Amino acid sequence: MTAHNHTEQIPSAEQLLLSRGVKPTPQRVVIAEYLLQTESHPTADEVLSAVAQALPVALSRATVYNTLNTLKEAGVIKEVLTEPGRVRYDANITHHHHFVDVKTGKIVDIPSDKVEAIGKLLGDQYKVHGFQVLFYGEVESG
Amino acid sequence: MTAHNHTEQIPSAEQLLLSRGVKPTPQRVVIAEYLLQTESHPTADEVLSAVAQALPVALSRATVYNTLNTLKEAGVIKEVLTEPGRVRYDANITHHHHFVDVKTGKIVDIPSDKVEAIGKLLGDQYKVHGFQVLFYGEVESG
DNA sequence: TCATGTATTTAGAATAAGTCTAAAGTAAGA
DNA sequence: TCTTACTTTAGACTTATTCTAAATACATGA
Repeated sequence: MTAHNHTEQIPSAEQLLLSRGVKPTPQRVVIAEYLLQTESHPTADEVLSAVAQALPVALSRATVYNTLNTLKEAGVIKEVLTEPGRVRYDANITHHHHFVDVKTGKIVDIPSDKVEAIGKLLGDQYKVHGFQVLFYGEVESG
Repeated sequence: MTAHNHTEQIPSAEQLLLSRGVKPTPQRVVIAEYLLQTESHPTADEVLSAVAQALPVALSRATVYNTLNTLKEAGVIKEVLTEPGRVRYDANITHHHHFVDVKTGKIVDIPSDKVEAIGKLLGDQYKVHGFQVLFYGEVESG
């Protein structure tokens, strides 16, 4: 599967993988391309069904999980935990937040600067039921 | 198992369940008591092993899950998602946030007012590697 | 007290997400 | 071409959770 640069603003998945030290195999490239182009925060299963038809050969479940873990470790994608029991993936690795629409289940990205003043309104477009800040870091013991 | 009010500041689990319309069976009371008294944000499995010895009879896994779901639906506890594949529970239902110590895996509560100015330091006690705001609500379609 | 109905608990089967394993495939270099 | 190292694969396995159907407990009315 050769690259056919259909859209200009999306960086080549191949380049991205190379720049992160990940060998751009066809499977990895197609999975990365899918994640870069979607805004749907898919699960591994959703990646599998979306990408399976784009590849000439069948794609195994194990490869999807292997690739997602490889891309995650290489910093190409991030995990998003919104619901119990499922992990979603996001190729937007800029510092941003997520807004879960409880009606539709859709997850949309919220740029970091939008929430600078937490507790204040996000804008008319969003009706916030609640939010949670999840910190990762270290506590000084003592 | 009769109540023996060993600590004053913790509200009686029995009262709490009754006030939320949950029938206070021995299993539910012991599970609620455990969650109210701990700060460890335990998983279902951790609840089971911690509580099993406190009950005169054996406690089944299904009852732990049933009870946790009942308590969650009644608003007595909340789910906390910090790692893929596991759900943790928190009986602190005030609006607060969580800080995951990546060294120890411990999750500590951060009161809401601490993070009013997101992006600024949480205080010397915490070394923040990153944080994520998780919103729940609705997007205006359009 | 006894029967009855309703809710709860239980053990274990079933499901779902993800990982592991061992074999087969692929590609590059000697 | 042969070797070596890595990747992909199918399917077995694990783990967390839910489901199911039977057993138990408990309250109420006769």
